[in-house]
Amino acid sequence: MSDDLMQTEAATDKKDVTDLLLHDILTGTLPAGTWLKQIDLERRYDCTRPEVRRALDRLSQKRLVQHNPNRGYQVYELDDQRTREISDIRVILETGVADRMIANATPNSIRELRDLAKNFDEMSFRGSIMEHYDANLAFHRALLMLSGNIELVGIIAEIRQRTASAPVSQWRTRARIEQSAREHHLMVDALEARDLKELKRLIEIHIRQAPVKA
Amino acid sequence: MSDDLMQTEAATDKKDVTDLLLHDILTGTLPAGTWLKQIDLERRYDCTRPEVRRALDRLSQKRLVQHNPNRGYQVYELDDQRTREISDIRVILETGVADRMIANATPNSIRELRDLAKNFDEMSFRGSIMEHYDANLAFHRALLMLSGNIELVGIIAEIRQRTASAPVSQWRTRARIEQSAREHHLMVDALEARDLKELKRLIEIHIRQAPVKA
DNA sequence: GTATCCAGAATTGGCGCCAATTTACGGAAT
DNA sequence: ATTCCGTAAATTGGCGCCAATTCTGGATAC
Repeated sequence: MSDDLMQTEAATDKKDVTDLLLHDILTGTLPAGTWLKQIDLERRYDCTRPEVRRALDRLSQKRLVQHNPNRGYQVYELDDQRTREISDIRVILETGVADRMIANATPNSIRELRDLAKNFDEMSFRGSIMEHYDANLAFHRALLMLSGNIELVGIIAEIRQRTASAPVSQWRTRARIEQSAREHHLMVDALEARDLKELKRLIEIHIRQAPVKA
Repeated sequence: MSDDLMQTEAATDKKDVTDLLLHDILTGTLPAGTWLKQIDLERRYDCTRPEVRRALDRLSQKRLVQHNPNRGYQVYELDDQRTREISDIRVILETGVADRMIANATPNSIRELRDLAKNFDEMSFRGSIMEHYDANLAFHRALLMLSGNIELVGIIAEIRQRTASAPVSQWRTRARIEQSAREHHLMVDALEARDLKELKRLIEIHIRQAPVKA
């Protein structure tokens, strides 16, 4: 039996508390600044005290929650400065491997990316916030996989989580979602056409969520 | 009383177990593959069981130790593939901000970097492995700080830890250390001369630990 | 002689208790 | 009326116990 299946199976029964808490932070159910009282989390996720504390410790290591000794944990709120910095890092990394993505792109992988982009489109109509998030993640994961650098995929996923809380709420606007969906398709187009410059441009625009020009 | 002073004060008395364990992994005192039995760590660092388990959990989150459920933790050993991937990421990131480093470099910061480079030189003669490591870290931290991206400094420090276990042992060769020391000075030279291309070239060479040409 | 199986020892990992610290509340003094 | 202080409630966080699982060693069967 594969690990993935095992996890999925366990997930239907009772998921890991860390993931549940992460989920609620990412979806904005627990907004930035919220105090995470251990007793509340214990009840909310129907788990024990040590489980709560482990989850809080892990997420504070990942800089998703802030730890105030003897006072408690609260959902980290990042300022514009940090948000911009993280976006810069993502732009450098993702445009930095754009050439490899083009080099490794096969007709098969391009078809797969189109499917994932379409899947994101559909989620725009009927799908929860988290399904959006997941569909978006799946697309970008597949795209980055083309770089051939597995570590990079993980690191960017990690980095993305640090800013996720803010953008996810921004996603609520339909216009922004549809814009993202269009950009996904444009990126696949550029990839297929092996247009490095255009691909880089699109990646940067997409990350910064800047309006597309031309 | 400042937090820094508090920490230093506490450190002389009894440092955080996570840092101690991290230290021993990074210096190679605990080689890759070593089984980290909780009872041993408990005695080694003169601490309690929960402290050990917290440290192991944190370091397994950082991918420095591998967790085998119900069997134990062992020091992660990474294959050449992953090592190369991580180096690639560092090259992309650090060369990607080279232009900003040049743009933000002031006579003051260049002088500071020279001091740090010289400090590393001295550590080559008389200094423990960890002092080398710290001096190297200090130099690179200061260099990266010039990018103006605080997040980047943190992320690269994090990424570097993932490969640290292997290179640190490689450092034992004096030739390699002296080579690194020379490269540090060359990087400062390139920075001062505002030679972007040369700076990028040096950064890549330094990260990949490839022999310097010309 | 070798393989298998079972029992004892050792190790991991979940859980709850209690002390230390902080916060909230109410009363008294100015 | 407001501020200060002391006490009580609430919250965090350290620590040890014990069950579940795995590993080890020896005895038995083939």
